[in-house]
Amino acid sequence: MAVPEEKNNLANLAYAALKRDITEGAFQPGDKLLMSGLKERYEIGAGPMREALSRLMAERLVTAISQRGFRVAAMSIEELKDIYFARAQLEAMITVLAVQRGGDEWEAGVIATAHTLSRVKEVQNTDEMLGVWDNRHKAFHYAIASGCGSAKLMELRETMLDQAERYRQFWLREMVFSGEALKSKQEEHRELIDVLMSGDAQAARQLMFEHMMNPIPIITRILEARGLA
Amino acid sequence: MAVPEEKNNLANLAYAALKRDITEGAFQPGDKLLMSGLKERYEIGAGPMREALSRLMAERLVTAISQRGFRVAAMSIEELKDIYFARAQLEAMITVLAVQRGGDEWEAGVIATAHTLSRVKEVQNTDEMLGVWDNRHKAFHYAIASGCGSAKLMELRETMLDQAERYRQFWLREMVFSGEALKSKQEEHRELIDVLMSGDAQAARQLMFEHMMNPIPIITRILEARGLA
DNA sequence: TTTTGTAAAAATATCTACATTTTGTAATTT
DNA sequence: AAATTACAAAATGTAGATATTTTTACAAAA
Repeated sequence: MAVPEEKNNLANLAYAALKRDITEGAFQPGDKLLMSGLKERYEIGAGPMREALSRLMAERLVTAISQRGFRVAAMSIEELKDIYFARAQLEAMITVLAVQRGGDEWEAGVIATAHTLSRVKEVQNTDEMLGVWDNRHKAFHYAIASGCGSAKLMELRETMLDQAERYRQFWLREMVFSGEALKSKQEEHRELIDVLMSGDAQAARQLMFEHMMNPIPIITRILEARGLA
Repeated sequence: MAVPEEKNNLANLAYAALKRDITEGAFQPGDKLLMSGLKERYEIGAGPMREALSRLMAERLVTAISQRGFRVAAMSIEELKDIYFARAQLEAMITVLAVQRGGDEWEAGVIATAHTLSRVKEVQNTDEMLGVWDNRHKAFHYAIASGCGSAKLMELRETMLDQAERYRQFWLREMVFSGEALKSKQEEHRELIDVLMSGDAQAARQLMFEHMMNPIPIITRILEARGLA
């Protein structure tokens, strides 16, 4: 899923840690990322730290202005809509390919990950369950997409997933806290599987697109409540 | 088209210079990028140089193994096919959106850039003409795609363009050296415009997909001749 | 008083030079 | 030949020097 040869060197570690801190909200959108603060937080020199920031810049999670340092990339409702739309289009396109090209083992993978997802225990320790559900949900969609047979398309998909991640976090909490919303998602997933197995690529395309667009209103509401208009 | 706030600092300059050197073939695929050599070539310290390399790594033009330095990303026929396929799918998808959403000024932009492209003077100074033709060709396709109305999709498109660039260079030379191939391309472009203006999104999709896939056999032949199988 | 301008000071970003760690190579031993 | 060791080359990291931007303090003008 991720790049494999990422061994340990300070720049890589800082990259991973900062990426997590940004997507999980430890740093807020627009926050200035002071070199001095980062050095202390990640116990690292300025050189490797800059490397990490450079990579996150290429991934659009961090912005930079020359001689004026780095910031956490801003979030906005406009960007939310654009990212989700682009992602939905991409995922729908990939889904068509997967239906057309996916063989028996693809089908098996989809069914298997769907099953695993459906078996996430109903609310106990909310935060832990949230993590488990999210991982399995991602695995399910990954299994579907992987049928497209294109490593580059899978990379593009990963790119968009990364960029959506901060917005997705909001949706995720909403989802898991509301048993009803979760039930509704599960229903969507069932329908999705039916269409995928039916082999009707265009129907699958349409349904996947809608599935991916659904979270937008929910997240918009949350962002508005937080004044991130 | 590119990121605007890229002012001058050594890392940015080295990034741009190395990127150009890689896409234009001054460094060959698989070449080891020795720190000492790079420092000398770009007159820069190791720190900023690593920053540039980090960013190119995120863009897949450079690969790295921890503690063992950097290399120019390899090229292969397999990757060529994957990149061109993914690009064609993406561009076809974007074209559908552009036809559906593009307004009068989009149409005007397409017509205008097509006209400019058609007026490139027939072979004189080959190398200069090559550059002019390429720029105008890119502008033409950019004009088409821009009708999709999604900044993120345009970004993904740019990503794929960057990754295809080294392969595209081969095709470009072949194209411009052969007046016949160039004529054929011009004919394709005319057809493309007709379909775009007709508003038939699905037909446009199909034609754009084929247009984007066409170079694959040509480039494959060149790569095979160079033993990059 | 408020605004505007200016210069010094502080904070910050950026770069280089050198130190450290790791890897690659080749000679030497088993 | 295989393993080991010693040495050279290269990558990585840190600390401090340099350059740039931001803030502050203060004064002049409105």
